Amino acid sequence: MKLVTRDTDYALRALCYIAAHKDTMMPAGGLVAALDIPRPFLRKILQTLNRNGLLKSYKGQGGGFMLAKPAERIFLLDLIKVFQGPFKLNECLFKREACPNTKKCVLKQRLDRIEEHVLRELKNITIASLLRKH
Amino acid sequence: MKLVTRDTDYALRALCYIAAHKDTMMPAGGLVAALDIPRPFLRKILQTLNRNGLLKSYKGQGGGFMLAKPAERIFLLDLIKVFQGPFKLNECLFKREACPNTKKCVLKQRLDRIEEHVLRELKNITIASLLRKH
DNA sequence: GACAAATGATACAAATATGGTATCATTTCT
DNA sequence: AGAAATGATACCATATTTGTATCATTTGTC
Repeated sequence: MKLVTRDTDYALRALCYIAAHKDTMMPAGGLVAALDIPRPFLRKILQTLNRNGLLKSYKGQGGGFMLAKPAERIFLLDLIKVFQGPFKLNECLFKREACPNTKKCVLKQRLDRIEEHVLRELKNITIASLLRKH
Repeated sequence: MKLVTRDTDYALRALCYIAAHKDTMMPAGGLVAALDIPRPFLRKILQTLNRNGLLKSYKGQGGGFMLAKPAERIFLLDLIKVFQGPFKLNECLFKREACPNTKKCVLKQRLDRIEEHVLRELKNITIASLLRKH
């Protein structure tokens, strides 16, 4: 029952670190050293972020990664979608046939409300907002 | 990213059905017929519910299950705890070492807030409340 | 042009969680 | 005694998560 899986978490850290070193080309090696994430796994994650338009990659010597858009416009929800699929808290109930006692409808309504709330909250979490210290 | 796994869902249905047939001894066979849940799996679930004080079981011929307490006092959150462990949306982040940029603290605060809200909502969902038709 | 340093693509693998089966023992009613 | 129920428990299949490994490609530097 994790809201955030490991790859999403790693991706989040990587993006935060890259954002904190804005204007610097960041190779995978730098992130491995700083964040202590297994290198091949991190590389795969960075490639995924690139493919999904969250990072821009530069090949060759002196290459690496930079944010593809401002840190204010990268949301935790984006990462969850990329690594964990569309956000559906109550997925398994949708697919199943109707229950006796109209349980399904009532329960679905309630879980939907919870889901909406979580989505609203997640939409407020950006890379930029995680960097602000206080 | 499921809030409710299959066994929790099955347990919920079983409890609803038993609650709807209050004062009737309900054997596993009756639930299998009514709810279309694989028998051995359901049996295991019922045993777990018994061990955790949500059902009372009666052995022998004419035996079966009945609610161990009023449907108003059985919460979805109880089932989630029994089948999915303690409710912790942001579990994986807790365990990990501090991140650079105080990311962890900020993120943890926010996920905690979301978690609290979800918990509050889940505490309002009882077996009884799912039975009410409207 | 050769070489080194970077990413791209992709296949494979280990560990864990989920969903489910199977079996035998025990209790209880008739 | 026998049938109908649950208790306990070991096992198994599948999917998901969390990685690893390998080779190809691009690009800057000497």
